[in-house]
Amino acid sequence: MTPTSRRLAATAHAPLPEAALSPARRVILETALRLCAERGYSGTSIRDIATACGLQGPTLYSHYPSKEAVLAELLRIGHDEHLRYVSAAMLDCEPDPRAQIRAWTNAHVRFHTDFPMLAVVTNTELHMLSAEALAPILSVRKQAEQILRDIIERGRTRKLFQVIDSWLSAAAIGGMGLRVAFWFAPGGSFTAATVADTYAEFALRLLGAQARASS
Amino acid sequence: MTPTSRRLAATAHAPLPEAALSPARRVILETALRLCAERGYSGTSIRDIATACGLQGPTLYSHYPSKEAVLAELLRIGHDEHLRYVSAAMLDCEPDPRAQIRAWTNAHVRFHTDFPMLAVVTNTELHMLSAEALAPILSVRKQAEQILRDIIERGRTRKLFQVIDSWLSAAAIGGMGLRVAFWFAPGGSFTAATVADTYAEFALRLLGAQARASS
DNA sequence: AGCATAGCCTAACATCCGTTAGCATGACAC
DNA sequence: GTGTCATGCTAACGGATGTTAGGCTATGCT
Repeated sequence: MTPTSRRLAATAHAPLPEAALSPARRVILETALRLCAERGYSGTSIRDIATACGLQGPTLYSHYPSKEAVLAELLRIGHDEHLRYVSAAMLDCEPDPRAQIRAWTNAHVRFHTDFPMLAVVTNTELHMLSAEALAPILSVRKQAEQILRDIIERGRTRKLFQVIDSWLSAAAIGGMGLRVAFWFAPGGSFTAATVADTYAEFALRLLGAQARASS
Repeated sequence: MTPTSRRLAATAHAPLPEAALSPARRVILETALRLCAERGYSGTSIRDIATACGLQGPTLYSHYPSKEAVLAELLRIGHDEHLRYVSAAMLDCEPDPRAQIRAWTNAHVRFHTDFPMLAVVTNTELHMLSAEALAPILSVRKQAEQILRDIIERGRTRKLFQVIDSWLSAAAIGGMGLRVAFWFAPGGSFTAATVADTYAEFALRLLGAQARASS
């Protein structure tokens, strides 16, 4: 009855990015993240999370008002960090759309290799949130997507890319990066840098980039 | 508390492929599929499935021995159908690796557009199965992956592709197709054929295919 | 007519769920 | 020393969970 297989290859390593969190909340979030990544949100009970923290079940309610609030904060941190990765990559990048595609994809993939658990939960349990909790998170998600689409459009109008379809290209680049979180494990066959660089090259090829931008 | 958003864009349309199933089992499986696609396996109870079929909860046990057995049959059908799509595409395809990549990717994507619910559940709830139920399903999954990797290797050795990395290429092609099931909806901006053909072209570009195979 | 069988039902079990209420403890400010 | 507050605890609530047991009814074969 208990699932015996794991949903991710990665084990716990820096499961959460640095964020302004009380120590107690950080422990709770990291524990909830680990359990939800393995069993899913519905399959993880408040008592599971608490006892894995060395607490009694109801004690968790002195830190979070509800189970949903725990998930909401996890997903918020995940999306914020993803947007931070992507935005930071844009900031120290030449204005060449080819370099920007490389930077965006590299940051996107690096987020999924650096925080595989967070990425898996973020993309698997989003629909468990109520509409009010979901809205601000979806807005963050759309910002990161919009950056990618803007780059593609700039590259297309400058005839640097031979784009088949902007929307489908963005979906494909995003989707292939997303999946990395499920199989990547540090210490495995590939380093995070290798995966990120390779996927960045995939993205350029997929867009029909004419020549390599500065490596 | 109840999730308000949907995990897929698609609504029910031919949720299950034709398979040798008693009518009662078919109704149960299709209902379970629809509910699990929206709420997840853990979030769907045996009584939810039964009452949505017009039955009482325990009645379902005269058709399936356990809740896990329902999920296991769904995932088996999903993986079988995916492999059937891919295998059939290989059969009426020229031996040119470029045409084969096109055919494989087209079939892969078409599976995800034709059965989005099945694809989502298949890829989201796999880890809920016990090891015994999981093993035969994983073996089917690996067969489809192996076909893709074999094509890539053949194209590489014949210098038709400029492959950066075989394994990562296969992971990227598979991953971008996987994600289609989450956003595709019939009647939306794209037809299934357009998405499948575009992704097939993406796959060829990603592999560095030298020239277009027969379209 | 008699009987098997398939399909459905209700009742019930033990356990788990998210959550609330109310109390104990220990650190720290005045 | 006394009050305050954060942080933990146990007990308990109403309801949902997967599953089992046992019985009813209608169809169809002999």
